[in-house]
Amino acid sequence: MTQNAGKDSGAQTGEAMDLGAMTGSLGFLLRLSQLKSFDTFFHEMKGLEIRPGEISVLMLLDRNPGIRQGVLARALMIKRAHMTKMVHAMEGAGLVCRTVPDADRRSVQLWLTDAGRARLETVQGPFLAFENRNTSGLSDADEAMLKTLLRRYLGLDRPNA
Amino acid sequence: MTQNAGKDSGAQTGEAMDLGAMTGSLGFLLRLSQLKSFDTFFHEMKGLEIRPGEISVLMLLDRNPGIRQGVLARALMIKRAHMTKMVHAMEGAGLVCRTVPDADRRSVQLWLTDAGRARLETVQGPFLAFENRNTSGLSDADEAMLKTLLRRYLGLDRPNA
DNA sequence: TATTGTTATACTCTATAACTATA
DNA sequence: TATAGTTATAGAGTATAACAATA
Repeated sequence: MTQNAGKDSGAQTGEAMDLGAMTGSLGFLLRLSQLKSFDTFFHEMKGLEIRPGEISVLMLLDRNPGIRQGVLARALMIKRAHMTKMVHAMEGAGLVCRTVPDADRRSVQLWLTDAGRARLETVQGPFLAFENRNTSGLSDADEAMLKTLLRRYLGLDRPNA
Repeated sequence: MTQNAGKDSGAQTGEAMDLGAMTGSLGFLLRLSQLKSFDTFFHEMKGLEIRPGEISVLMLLDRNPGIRQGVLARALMIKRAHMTKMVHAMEGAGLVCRTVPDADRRSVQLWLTDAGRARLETVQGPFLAFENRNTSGLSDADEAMLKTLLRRYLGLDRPNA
């Protein structure tokens, strides 16, 4: 429709915006925070051609060689169907290989290839440096507290995962 | 490839998983936390057929009648091109209307229609009730602290937005 | 019967660039 | 020249369900 407004009643044309009750919504705050952190990631890791998902898979497979595909999917909270595509893409890129264990021949175990480990080498240093740089704009104490609370929210506090 | 593994070297077939350095990554924690919070949202708001994005637009337009489309897009950290599609969809559903102000005829102002306000009425109560229910599993103090730190991270602390 | 991974489909979200109309 | 919004296109991500192999 896009009608033309002769009057200009109640309109605020500036940049300011009243977020109202949304500033009290944990989901809303997490959504915006995640978008901001990914923006920062892409800005700081620019040139390495790496995505957050790929780097976490590389680091997790390095730490957990032979992990089953479904366990990895659950840990990253992504669907099995999507994990299949992700893993196949990384296998196509020569970064991971897949084996079927005799113990349960339905499942698939994942391992880094030499190329996968080399890729991790290339990427892990800059990533950990970026993480240590504290690009959040928070004080060190606030950032540490924020991470602690997020781990607690996720149930990663205890020695489980 | 999917080779068969005769041996079973180093493999852990259980559920446990070592997240290693990823538990120190703010982006990783925010990503998982956001996924978890959306899962909770869909579980708690099931039956209302509402999505997080739609509810925030409804509430923001209610608070900021006549806001310009681009300002809303920036506040929600989504691209203008995507905002166009979102707004057109909501206009097609009769929830919002768009006007072109004389002051700047390039821009578009957004308003809730009566149907949009009715939709908000239907949805806002359950949503605010859900928000007040504290479904995070954190203590009230921890949840409040978490929200405070996220607002600080987003720069929503100060009386700006 | 239940589970693991796969395939197929569709829909949402995102990224990019070219385009228009206005400023 | 720059900006606001639009359009078109392509690529990720996601949800769902049906399926085969295995448990």
